Amino acid sequence: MKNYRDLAELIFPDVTLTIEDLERKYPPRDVEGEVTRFAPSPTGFLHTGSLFTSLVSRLVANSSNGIFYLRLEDTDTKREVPGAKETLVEGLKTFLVRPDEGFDLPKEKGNYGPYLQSQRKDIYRIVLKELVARGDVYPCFCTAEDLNKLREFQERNKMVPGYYGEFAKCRNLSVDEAYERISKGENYVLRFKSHGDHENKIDCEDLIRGHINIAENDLDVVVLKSDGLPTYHFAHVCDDHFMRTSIVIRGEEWISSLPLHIEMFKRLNFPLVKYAHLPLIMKMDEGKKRKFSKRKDPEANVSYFLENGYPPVSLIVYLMTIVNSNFEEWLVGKNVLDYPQFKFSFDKMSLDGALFDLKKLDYYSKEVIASFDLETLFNNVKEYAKVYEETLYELIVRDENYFKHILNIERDGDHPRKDYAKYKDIYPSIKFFYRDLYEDIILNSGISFNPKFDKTLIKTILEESLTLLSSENEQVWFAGLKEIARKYRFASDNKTYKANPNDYVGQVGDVAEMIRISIAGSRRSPNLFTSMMILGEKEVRYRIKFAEDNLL
RNA sequence: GGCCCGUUGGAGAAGAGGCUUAACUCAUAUCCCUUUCAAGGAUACAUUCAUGGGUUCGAAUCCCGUACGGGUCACCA
Repeated sequence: MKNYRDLAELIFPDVTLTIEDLERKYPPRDVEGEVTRFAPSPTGFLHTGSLFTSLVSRLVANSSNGIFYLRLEDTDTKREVPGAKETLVEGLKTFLVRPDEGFDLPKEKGNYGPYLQSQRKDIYRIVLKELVARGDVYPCFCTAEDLNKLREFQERNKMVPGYYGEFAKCRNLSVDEAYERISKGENYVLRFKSHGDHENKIDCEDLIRGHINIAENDLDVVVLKSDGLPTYHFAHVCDDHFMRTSIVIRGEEWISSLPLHIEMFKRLNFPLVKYAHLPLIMKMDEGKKRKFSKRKDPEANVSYFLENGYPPVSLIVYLMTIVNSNFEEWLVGKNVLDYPQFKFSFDKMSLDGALFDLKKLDYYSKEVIASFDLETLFNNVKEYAKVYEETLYELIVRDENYFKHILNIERDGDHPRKDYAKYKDIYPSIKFFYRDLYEDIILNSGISFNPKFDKTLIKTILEESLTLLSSENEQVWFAGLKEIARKYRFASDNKTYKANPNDYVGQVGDVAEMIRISIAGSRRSPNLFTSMMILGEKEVRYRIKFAEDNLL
């Protein structure tokens, strides 16, 4: 007659340490604040929703003077994507959600590691050995086919599907039989023997939702897969206990497995962690709300924002507006870049998933970009262009100083220009500053002068405006332009023109437009005078001539 | 389908029984400013809080039912 102890020895012959040893090795932390963590699985890019979760975790640690760490849950070898670990680590860094400890490259840091689950096998095995010896975990020999049959049967008979109670065949196997089958080399997994009753409701506490009433867990879930790696549920309990997490912050989709986790904590005699289940970020799709999808929504991948040239801070600031409902009110009158000073609180968090609002992101991103000083902006744009927009990068490196001047148009003063929500917006609006591109615009964009005005008149005015080029400032220049306007019977402002349109051929705006079209090849442009100053007198003369030759 | 969570304007939301003629932010619209554009300023935009019923002198706020939306039911996390 074999007993549980024998079974544990058979399964884990090499394991000599005990849970007590682990408790000693990973003692409770000496921190005053909360210990939070971000625990993604390396199955691809950094998801916008995950960034949201990690942001909250970071905020909670910050506001309590605690610790935020990164743990990688790489127990699903089938779904693991090469390079995903790096992407995740990099992603967190570029989006300014820096972990204090945990998985990192080239080397992890912290005393509660390893921070890669696949390297924590020994820990799981120690805990499991003890659980097997106690009879709390048992080997299950059911095949995928057995399980499918079971499920079909349960569905056919309208029963709750799953491996539980009378359906948990292997839970009642005698130790001798289990011992023998394992000895023979049969495949098996380890299941947790639940003591729960589905009819019983338990009260779960959630930091955001308060009390949640759910049925007790009665499923004998798999804790160790046949490949020797733990499932999420078991790894979560072990890791968050021995890594001494104080608040588990994760997506709402985990609420339904809360009773399971609570049962495991209890049976292991680990003090229960606090939980905060975050609402999911949603997306409107054909009139319906749905969870952000990797496949359908490009913006579900944070790289979307990088590729389009949103400064990472912009996304963070936008996510902050979802994080706490009072954030925006708090921000009024402050600079967006002061966002880290905001005090996070769980009870200011909404309970249902927010729709991702690109327009609002754009709004905040304009604010962010306008708040950067020129040097920062320039470096960011250059870095962005280098990776994502070759054509722009080429322009920048032609003459960095020249590009800086362009970038800096109307950024000073009380009302800085806010025309860029993302760096991708820059190229189309500034390319005319470059001669080759300018010529291409004039020749091929289909731009033309207002046909309302006589060609010789346009030419005369253009020529005459050249005399203004030496104006010392915009006021002088514009006064001069008004002079010219008046001379050719244009009203000096729109109001006078509108009052008596028949007395004039047009108004100054029309005159300015002639120049604007000539030098920018467009009816819209940044400040005309500044643009001309940047281009330089020689270039302006060249362009006026070029426009005359090609557009008149 | 079972179970859980949720439901205040186009969007994020404030609101915890009378202070709400429902705050604030984005979007949208109109106007003002203006040499174009961007920005800025002003105004408008929920007679009503998914819905039906209760409790109460009084409810967006408390209770119950219904509808709708989301999540979850794996050897995936």
